[in-house]
Amino acid sequence: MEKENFQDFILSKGLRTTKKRNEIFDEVLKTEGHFDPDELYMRLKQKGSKVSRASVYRTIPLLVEIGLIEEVERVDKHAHYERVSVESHHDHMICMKCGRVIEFYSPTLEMLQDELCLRENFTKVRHSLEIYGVCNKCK
Amino acid sequence: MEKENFQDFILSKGLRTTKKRNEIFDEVLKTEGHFDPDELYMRLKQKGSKVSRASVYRTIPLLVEIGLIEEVERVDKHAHYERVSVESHHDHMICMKCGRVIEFYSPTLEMLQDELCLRENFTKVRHSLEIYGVCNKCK
DNA sequence: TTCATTGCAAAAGCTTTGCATGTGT
DNA sequence: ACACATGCAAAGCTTTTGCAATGAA
Repeated sequence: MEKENFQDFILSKGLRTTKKRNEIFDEVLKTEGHFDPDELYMRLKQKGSKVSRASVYRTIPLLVEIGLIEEVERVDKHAHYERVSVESHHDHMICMKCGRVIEFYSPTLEMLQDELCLRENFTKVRHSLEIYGVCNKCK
Repeated sequence: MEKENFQDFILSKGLRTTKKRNEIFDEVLKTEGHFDPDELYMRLKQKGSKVSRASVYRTIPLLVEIGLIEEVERVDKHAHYERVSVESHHDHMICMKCGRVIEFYSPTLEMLQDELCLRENFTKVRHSLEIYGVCNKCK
């Protein structure tokens, strides 16, 4: 995902490329792992950006629409997002004791899902698998 | 899950078996598929129960703790729960057009996950797999 | 100039909580 | 009687929105 793609997308929707939107886009692009809207807002604030929480909330749906990020399971009460990357799709093991998130990827798992969807005549777009349990460190 | 189990659990925690708690427990036991706290509250209201929303919200964590229900993916903004049943564990395909939820179960998928957890030395407790896409009717 | 965008603060929606009252044990 | 449970309304949190001001095209 390049910045150009984002700007083309914005323009093609009849929207406008603005400084604030770009700041948010750039920050998300730099983000590793999960984040929630408020974390994103705080990180921008800390870096001197003057965006408002409202703009962050208003920009997130655009980033989801263009496929840069997706909503992942909500660990506590609020939405969590994560950058989407075709090459690095993965699922999660979440430790119920320490909250650690282990990312993993299994081609077999992916293929199996495709098979199951075929059987139901369901066109798969994306999926989210979260395994809850206790990690090795907490045992 | 029997009512006795629930009452034993309540007593073993030093809590009290009350009419309201039983009403909520019974209603959840009768519920098929997903529900959210407010739906549960409304259903109880409709049946003439005088429980308050607060009691519903306060009882749900107990039902989760005893393993009667579990939180499943939030389709929109609020928490959704579903009855847990060892014999009928299943995952979900969610249609992004009509919202229909198709439940499915694959032993292969379960085994594969156990294998992956073993590899990470992760003790699996439960998991939740949601596949998003378009169902046969909406194509 | 025109219309999208922004920030602010208020509103909205779900969930939790303080407190006085009610109720199991 | 003593705690726990309950209902109510208020508070808490995250997210959305109305409106006037700002800014991109």
